[in-house]
Amino acid sequence: MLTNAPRGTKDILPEQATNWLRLENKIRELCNLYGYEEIRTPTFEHTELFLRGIGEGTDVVDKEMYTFKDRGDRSITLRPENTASVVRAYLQNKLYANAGLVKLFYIGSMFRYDRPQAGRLREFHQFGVEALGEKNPAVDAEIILLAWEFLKSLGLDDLTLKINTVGCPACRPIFRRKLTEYFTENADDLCGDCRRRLEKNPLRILDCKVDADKDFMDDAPRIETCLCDDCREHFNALKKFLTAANVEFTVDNRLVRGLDYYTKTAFEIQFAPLGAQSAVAGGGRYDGLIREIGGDDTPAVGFAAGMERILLALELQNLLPAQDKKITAYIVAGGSAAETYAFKLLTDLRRKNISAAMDFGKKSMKAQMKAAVKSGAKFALIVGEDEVATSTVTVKNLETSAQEKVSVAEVSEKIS
RNA sequence: GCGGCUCUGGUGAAGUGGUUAACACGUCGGAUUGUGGCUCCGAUAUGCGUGGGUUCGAUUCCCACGAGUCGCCCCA
Repeated sequence: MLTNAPRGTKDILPEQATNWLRLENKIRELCNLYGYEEIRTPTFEHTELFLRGIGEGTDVVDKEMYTFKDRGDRSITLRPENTASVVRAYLQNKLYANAGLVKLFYIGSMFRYDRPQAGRLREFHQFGVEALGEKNPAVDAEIILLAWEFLKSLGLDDLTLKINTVGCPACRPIFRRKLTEYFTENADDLCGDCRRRLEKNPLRILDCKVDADKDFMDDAPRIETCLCDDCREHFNALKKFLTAANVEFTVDNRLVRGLDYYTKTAFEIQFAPLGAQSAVAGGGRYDGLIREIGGDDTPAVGFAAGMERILLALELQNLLPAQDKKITAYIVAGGSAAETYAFKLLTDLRRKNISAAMDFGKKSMKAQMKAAVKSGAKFALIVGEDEVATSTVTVKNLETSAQEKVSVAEVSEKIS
């Protein structure tokens, strides 16, 4: 217990950490390329923000939030996602004041109390992108492109991009009503979950795997028939942009996002080999959220991508490079008489920006030589009584086995 | 939150109701004189996820809990 991390959390060990760093660097590089700037928001927020932002009735809010009272009796929640926080920060810091379109990205850990399985953790990491202040569908396309090109650039294949439109406050209610009517007629044939969804979220029924093959599904109302002109045009324009950018996508009118704030565009990128948790990135437009949180009516689009899942996918495809932790020099000290001498050498090398290491365990020289090899060092710098007496160092090239004795002053040149 | 499966050392694992829990890798040490990669020798779980129970006796049987994993749900 004491030596176990809490359920659904993971240590990122040095070996993995370099992969994370590489991934994070690529994210920053790419976001830069697209003109997005990094924002870092608090790990926790007032619970109210998520209640309003994500919406009560959603799974995330109803059963997955880490919520607690702080010592001042405030209700605090560990962020289950970052969009609401970004919007909050946008409003609080009046980021809308300077530019029409505010383009932000973030990297950070999120928390959801869910049952862990491969690709699903209670603390997990997302990076995401948000573009606030523009309703042009070109921005939707830019966001989707960013996500798509990013995953592609990592070397991932077998990716599928699904897009859909979920309407807006003007037309979604109509669609919703039609769905409710239609499925109520077929309620007897629905699975238990869907009968419950009938009231809460009839859109989700479309996405049900249990009922997917039932006959009445084919004739279920379709969102296309209900869209208002604005939404229809928006969706058509988006498709046009994506086609122009030469991105393959499929329209999946069963794609529904789980969070309340989405309007119009919804999309998801899947990497099938991951199994059950195959969604690697997902997002869409949320034109109503900013107003919901207390700002002016402001259109916005964004997405979030799961970093563990990306790393998992990369691992599955053997796209994670082997570790190379090479250092230049490993100092081998013969006897305690040489230790101080060796330590000084170690420090001097580092001050000259040469990576160096030595064994502090006072082992035999043989053992130290083994350690030198294991460290991946190119040179072993051997110092014993002779070297101390003559102010020299024996430099041994571990690849060629050639060795020579040089004065301390020359060591750094010899090995750089 | 629901269901299935799993849980032996640093790792991969074998194994049994009852004397020292295989084997391999790894790690550490050694093979005379200050030096590696090969070879050889030796060491390395008083312990079999945790806690109960059954039993003369359990790592092996039962139960609970925990963690992992797969699927559902949901999502990144």
